[in-house]
Amino acid sequence: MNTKSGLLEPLESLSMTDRVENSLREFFTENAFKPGDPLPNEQEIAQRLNVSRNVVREALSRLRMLGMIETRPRRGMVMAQPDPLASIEKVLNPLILSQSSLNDIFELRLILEMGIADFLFARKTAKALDELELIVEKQKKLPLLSKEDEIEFHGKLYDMTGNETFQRFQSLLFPVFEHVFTSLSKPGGHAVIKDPVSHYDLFKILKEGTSEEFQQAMRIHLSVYYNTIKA
Amino acid sequence: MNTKSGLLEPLESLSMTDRVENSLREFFTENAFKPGDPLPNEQEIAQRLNVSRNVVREALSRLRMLGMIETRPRRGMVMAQPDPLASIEKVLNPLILSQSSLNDIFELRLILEMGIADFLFARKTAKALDELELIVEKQKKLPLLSKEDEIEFHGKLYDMTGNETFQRFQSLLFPVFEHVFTSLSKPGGHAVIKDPVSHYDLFKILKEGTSEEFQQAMRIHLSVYYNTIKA
DNA sequence: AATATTACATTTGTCCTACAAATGAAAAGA
DNA sequence: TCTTTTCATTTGTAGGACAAATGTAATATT
Repeated sequence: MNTKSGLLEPLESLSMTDRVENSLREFFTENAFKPGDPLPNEQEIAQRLNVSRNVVREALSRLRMLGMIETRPRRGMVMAQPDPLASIEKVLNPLILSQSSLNDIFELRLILEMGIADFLFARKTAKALDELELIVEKQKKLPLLSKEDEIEFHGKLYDMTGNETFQRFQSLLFPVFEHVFTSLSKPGGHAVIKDPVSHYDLFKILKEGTSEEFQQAMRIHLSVYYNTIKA
Repeated sequence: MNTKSGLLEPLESLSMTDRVENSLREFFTENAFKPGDPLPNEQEIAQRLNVSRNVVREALSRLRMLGMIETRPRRGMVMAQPDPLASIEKVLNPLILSQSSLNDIFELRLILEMGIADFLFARKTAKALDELELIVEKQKKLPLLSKEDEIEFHGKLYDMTGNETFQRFQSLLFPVFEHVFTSLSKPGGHAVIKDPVSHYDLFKILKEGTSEEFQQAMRIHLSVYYNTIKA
């Protein structure tokens, strides 16, 4: 009877593919593989790990998806440079993410929007400000801002930071917000939100104010949406 | 001769595995699959897509790694809830990330550290402040802060935000910084950095000051390290 | 008849073989 | 020496086989 054995742990329920994946990852770091370094071929890996080529290929397929390795048609495989955001992109399906994940992601966006203030003030140009002005002037005439309007304004802001990662991050995150809003604003039709801080206000502060003022204003601007979700 | 054809695009050089992966992802979203929903079995997928089971398994192996699907030993596969950060974790090998990725990640951390200010002031408790005080009091006596000390202080801050994603984010990002610092601080041995804003200062502001003051102070605190890297 | 046991069918995990396409290298020819 | 041809290597894809596991159906037992 094992019902009273001391240790009762789930232990190694990893599949062969999982273990090969780990072995390969370990192999890469142990041997300090750098981008461009050639990898042993599939058969050799299979033989050395004493598994079938199928299992090796399933593990390699994962690493290939992450961008860690590349295979040039018949020259074999080489180490590559993964794009950290590409991997997250594949998982950002609002329908299957947990509510807590969605909340965390929303908070992450709040932080980013406020955090880019310093970058905006450090890197803003007259030309970019003119382009932003066109956007807010157009939006001032609208009675209600659509999702596209929001994307246009906030996307332009990320654009002005000059940080490519931020831009991509926001384009990745937007579908998540879109889903959250549409799913939560359904019961009451379309709740018209009276914004205490409009896009035009933000623009004026960005043009003439300070980074601190901008952060404050952005916080208020976003808190409206934040409270909407929390309610 | 195709040398003068109008369009000259790389087109679809995707492997079957890539296309099956995309098809599956599309299939899931089109049919609004939610966690727990059962999936068709491998053979059926292979037949419907007219590919071999091997290819299907390679694609499924990727989705399984991302946590999108799970397979219970004999009952088949079901939709699961992926952890957005788990996928990025696998890729955070400082040796293979490009320099620009590392820079982007560092800027991202700067923004996060400054951005959590509001959350800290909104959610700080007397108990957490006491625990933080113990940390900074201990560190005040040290002539030089180790990586572990940095982790302890900043980790506690992320802890106090109550946002699990932030906590995990920082624990993921730390190895990257560790590598960057150790690789860059080697030539001159260990550069002693005189911090204009210490952990203790940050603690005092968090306890008695305002969110704005904290952000300012954190920016100065981190800029020291930032400049170290840039130099 | 109700329960316990057994047999079966289904599905994943793993292995094996085979072969086409591609491509660099080597061999053959001019 | 340079060009052309052949060959060997390696990945991509297909298909078959079988063990293990497990829910379900069938059978046996009390």
